[in-house]
Amino acid sequence: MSQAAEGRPGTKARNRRVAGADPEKRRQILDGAQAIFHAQGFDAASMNEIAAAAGVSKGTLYVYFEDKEHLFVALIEREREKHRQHMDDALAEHPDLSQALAGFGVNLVRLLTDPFSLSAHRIVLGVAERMPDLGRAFFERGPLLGGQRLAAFLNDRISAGDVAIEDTTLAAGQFIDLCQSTLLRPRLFNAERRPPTDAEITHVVDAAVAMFLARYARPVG
Amino acid sequence: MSQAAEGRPGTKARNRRVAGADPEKRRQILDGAQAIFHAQGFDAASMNEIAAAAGVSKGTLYVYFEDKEHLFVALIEREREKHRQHMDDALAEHPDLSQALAGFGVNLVRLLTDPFSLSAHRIVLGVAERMPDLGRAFFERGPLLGGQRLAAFLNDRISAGDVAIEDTTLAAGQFIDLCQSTLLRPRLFNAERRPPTDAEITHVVDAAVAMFLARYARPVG
Amino acid sequence: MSQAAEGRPGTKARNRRVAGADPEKRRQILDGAQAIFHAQGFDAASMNEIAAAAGVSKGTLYVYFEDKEHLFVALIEREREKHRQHMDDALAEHPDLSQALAGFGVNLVRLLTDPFSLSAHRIVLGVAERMPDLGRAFFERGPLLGGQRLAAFLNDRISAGDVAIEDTTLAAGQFIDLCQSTLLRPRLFNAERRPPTDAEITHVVDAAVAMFLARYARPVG
Amino acid sequence: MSQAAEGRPGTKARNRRVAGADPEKRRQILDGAQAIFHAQGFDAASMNEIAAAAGVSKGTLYVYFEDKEHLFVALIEREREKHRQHMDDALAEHPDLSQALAGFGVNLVRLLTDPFSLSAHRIVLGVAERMPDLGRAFFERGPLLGGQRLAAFLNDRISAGDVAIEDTTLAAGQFIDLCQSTLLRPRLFNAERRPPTDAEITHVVDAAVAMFLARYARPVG
DNA sequence: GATGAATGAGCCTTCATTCAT
DNA sequence: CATGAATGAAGGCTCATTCAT
Repeated sequence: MSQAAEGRPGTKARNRRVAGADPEKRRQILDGAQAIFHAQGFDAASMNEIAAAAGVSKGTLYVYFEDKEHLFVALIEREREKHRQHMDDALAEHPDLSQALAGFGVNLVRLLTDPFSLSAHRIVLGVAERMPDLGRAFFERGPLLGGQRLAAFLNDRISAGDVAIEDTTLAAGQFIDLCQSTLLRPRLFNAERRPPTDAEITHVVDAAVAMFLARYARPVG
Repeated sequence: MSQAAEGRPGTKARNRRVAGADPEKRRQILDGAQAIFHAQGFDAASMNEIAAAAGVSKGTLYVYFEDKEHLFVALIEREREKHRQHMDDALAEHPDLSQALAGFGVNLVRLLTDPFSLSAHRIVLGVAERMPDLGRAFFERGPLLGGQRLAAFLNDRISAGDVAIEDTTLAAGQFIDLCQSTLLRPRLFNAERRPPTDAEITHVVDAAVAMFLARYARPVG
Repeated sequence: MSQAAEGRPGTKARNRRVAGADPEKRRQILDGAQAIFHAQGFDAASMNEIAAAAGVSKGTLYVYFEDKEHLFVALIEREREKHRQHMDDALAEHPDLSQALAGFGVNLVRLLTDPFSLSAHRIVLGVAERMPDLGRAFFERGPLLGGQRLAAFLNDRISAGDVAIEDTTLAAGQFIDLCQSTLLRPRLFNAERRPPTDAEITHVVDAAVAMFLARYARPVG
Repeated sequence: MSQAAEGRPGTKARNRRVAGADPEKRRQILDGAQAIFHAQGFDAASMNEIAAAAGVSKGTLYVYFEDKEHLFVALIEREREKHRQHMDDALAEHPDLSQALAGFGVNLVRLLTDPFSLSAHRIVLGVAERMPDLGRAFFERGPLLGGQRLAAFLNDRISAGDVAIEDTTLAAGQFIDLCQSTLLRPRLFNAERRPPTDAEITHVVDAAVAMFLARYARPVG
């Protein structure tokens, strides 16, 4: 019987029971945690609220996650995962350098100014003093990784003769920061709640590309 | 009324006192609050610890500050005040454009990567969701103001014919972000605890100036 | 009723089963419960741990035992049963009075200072306030019964003219307590973890016999 | 004003305030703790109930005692203190050996069969597995100490030529245990709730003295 | 019958805030 | 005004017990 069920597509996938292994319920809990953590921050969020938001009992939270901190870390990991998938291949699309950079920049800004992303940043930064490992992990697998990818892309373009850059790590960081200028900071501080319009994003990213190329583009001819 | 009281004989000598008006004790409390808030973050800091660190009683805290949040806001304001004084005149010192920018940049990076500053940033960002007013105030009187000053400086230089810039607000933001590239973010996330060396700062700021001028410097002609 | 069910065809083969009737599994559960209760005490022992130690699921525990308390009582009963079997015939072995008493005493002390026995005592005493029935049952079927047997034995010896005792119940109690002097109490309080050596036991029991006979032995002649 | 109050006898003694130092409130809390711990045992007693029984808030409990365990230990210490005072000088009163022993025995039995004492014994034994230090402390400062005092007394009487004893430690233990025979155990197990009558106590203690002297008294001659 | 995920009451403890002294 | 003992709501977490599978 269970053999038949196993193979059937569309069947609810909870054949084998393992402690805290129902992925559906796990997702449900993370959804509730997301709602509460993002609205309240780490400390102000209570496990009670999270359980209510997730539609499970408090005890169930502890079946799926060791404690509040582990739940929070799992949530952050899930959100980063989404981001990574979103950013992949942003650079490879356009053969033209300025278009590739612009595409990358627009993608990046959209990502970073997304309310969830902003909120996650705020929370991680808020606990970074007490939970340095989380801060480091978030940084290394997020911003640092993004910078490394862009740096690798720039190295390719150096080889291709498109640009002349000595410190590609710095150059990548520069471009990334330029793309966010005037857009990210006010939102991170919650001084501006409205996401940037496409026009605003384009304006800033175009300016970033222009500046970047003014400095690093190899003179043609 | 308080004037009348003043003259009355037999009154205790310290009659003109207003609630929480002893500036020395106020400073003392803020010093204690700084130590605890920076070490623990907003939520994890307890009023008990702060009172102990300040060497006053818990009750006294509430004479000088309405509640924990107001105490925290007052602390942040005091720290911002220090920063402002530090940044003033950084731009006016050098008549030479690139030197003025470099001086501003170095000052800025030193300021932002100072452990206290990093810690204040983290805490404010951590509570920005729940305390948007604090986030906004911190942004407006800090980063935004800094940008506006640099923008004003750039406008002067436009008039002087040194640079050609259309959007000075954006340009100021760009320069500020370029100065921090690769230096601020790892420290904000606590992935790097060591403050940047002078050489590192110079390297990044020089690159920022170079890029900025490559884009905006008016060709001497 | 269960007879009718028995004959019905198509019924699952294991129909005569009554709730919690598999004696093997029952033993298995009690073994696990023994390990956990003795190591942790009644309150600190968790049904989870017991289920794990027994190698059954938590639900199964409740098939065999109504609740935690009933499980504990069943465990205590089982352990008492072992003791009873051990003590039986200890008195009948030796025709000589002092040898019979000494044999009984040594047996008794060995039994009472056994780690399991000590632990069971502690737990039962610890819950005796809340569970008076358990305390009473443990006492009546344990220490009281032992005393009664010894008293009966003494009555026989009175008839035989070996001893002269007015209050045999008291005399039996006295002998039992003398045998434990300085040996049981420190172990019950966990102030001494090492079981008494044979020499220690013999020393105390011999002293008990000597004292007992000094008081009650009929002068020969 | 406070000067006057200070000197006056009968004034409530709370002049200086120290954290958790109001002895009146401390006593009040211990009284509440006694009521609840003795009725429920250590684990089943809740800090909530204790606070209610003591007529203070839950928080106040933690001003006076670090945690549940420390509160419990303090309670046990207080009760032991009462006992010690009660037992002191019990031996010194009578110059006659058998009267001294009988007085000691009666005192001892009254003490040990007091409901509070029984309850304290039960609780300490109940947690002795998990809190061996408490068990050891209770034993050493209680039963062990009592035995040592009696042993010292017996040594005096050996010197005086009243008794001939080789192992006074054992002899002291024997006498103590004889005094409790048939009286303590049923009450410890809660199988008998009625305290022993004076007649019962005298009966058992007299029998203990008789047995003790039959064994150890030096033949007059 | 056996399983173990789910429940939710309840536990110990903390802490911002108040208020009698 | 300064003090710090007292408050009590709320927090994170555990665990005996139930019940759908």
